[in-house]
Amino acid sequence: MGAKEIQIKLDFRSGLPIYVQIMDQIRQMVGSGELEQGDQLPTVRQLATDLRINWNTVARAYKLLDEAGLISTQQGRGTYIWESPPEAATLILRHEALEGLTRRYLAEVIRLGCSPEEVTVALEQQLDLWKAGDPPDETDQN
Amino acid sequence: MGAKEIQIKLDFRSGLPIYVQIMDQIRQMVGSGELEQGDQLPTVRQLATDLRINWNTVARAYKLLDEAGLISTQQGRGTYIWESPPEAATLILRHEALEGLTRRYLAEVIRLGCSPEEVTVALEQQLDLWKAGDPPDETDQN
DNA sequence: ATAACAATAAGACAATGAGACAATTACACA
DNA sequence: TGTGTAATTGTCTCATTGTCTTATTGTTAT
Repeated sequence: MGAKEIQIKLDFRSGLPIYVQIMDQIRQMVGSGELEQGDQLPTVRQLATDLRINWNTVARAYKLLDEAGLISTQQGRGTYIWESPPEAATLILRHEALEGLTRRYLAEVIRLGCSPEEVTVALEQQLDLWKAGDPPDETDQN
Repeated sequence: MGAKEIQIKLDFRSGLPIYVQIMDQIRQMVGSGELEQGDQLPTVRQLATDLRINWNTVARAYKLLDEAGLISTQQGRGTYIWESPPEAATLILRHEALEGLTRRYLAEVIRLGCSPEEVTVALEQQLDLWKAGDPPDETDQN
């Protein structure tokens, strides 16, 4: 019914487990406000067919997020974003989302064959631009 | 399931390592069009019993072909012929790709509302893991 | 001989898939 | 209003599949 349509992108070659990729991206959506408390997530079967994976893999991601307190999975009812206790929890959540993004970024970069030093240089370059007040390009070139 | 039945002939007296023979013949099948992108290869255990060898030897061949970009091995899912972008991957300079990934990473991070300092910390944390030899994997879901 | 190295094997392990199952909801019908 | 049946949804258990670490075997250089 009112399940929010969310967009999750999987990278089967990143080396990151699928369920971790799902967890990371849901955390990110909550952290950025794209998902709010009370929003219903797609059912495990729906999201699974969308992503062409087994729904048990989605179920695992949901279950772990549930145990982490981010969402509420209810057998027979569905899965919902859990009410977010203010401040402290959102800080933690944002931090987790940042970790997830970083993890994915590094996985992609490693696959590219870059060295840690190259990554450090590339990032500091653009970080400097950012600090100087020039926000990075927002265009998603996937 | 839909694993393509492929025919591989081993010559145990040729002096060529088994895993090299497997790699060569799969490469050849892809080159001749006998195997196309998306085709599922037999599992390491299936092909191994067919050839009467240890499945770790097949796994080795698959892993090397994966790193070479020819196939995609996915734990728990199987092994598939990977789309080979003959030009895209090689023409794009790694440096440009790195910059693009970094730009996208920072854009998403900004959407989360993180500060440059947070990003630096998060990245260096996982970079240290990387340098220490650990692949950037996650075991923190408590 | 023996040390060093590559190829292969063995086994534990993690990620994913498949199917039966239980809780909840929706709805027809009395 | 109540009830029974089917559909929906998450849970549980186990098999499948690739990964990793370590041991064994065979070859080669010293």
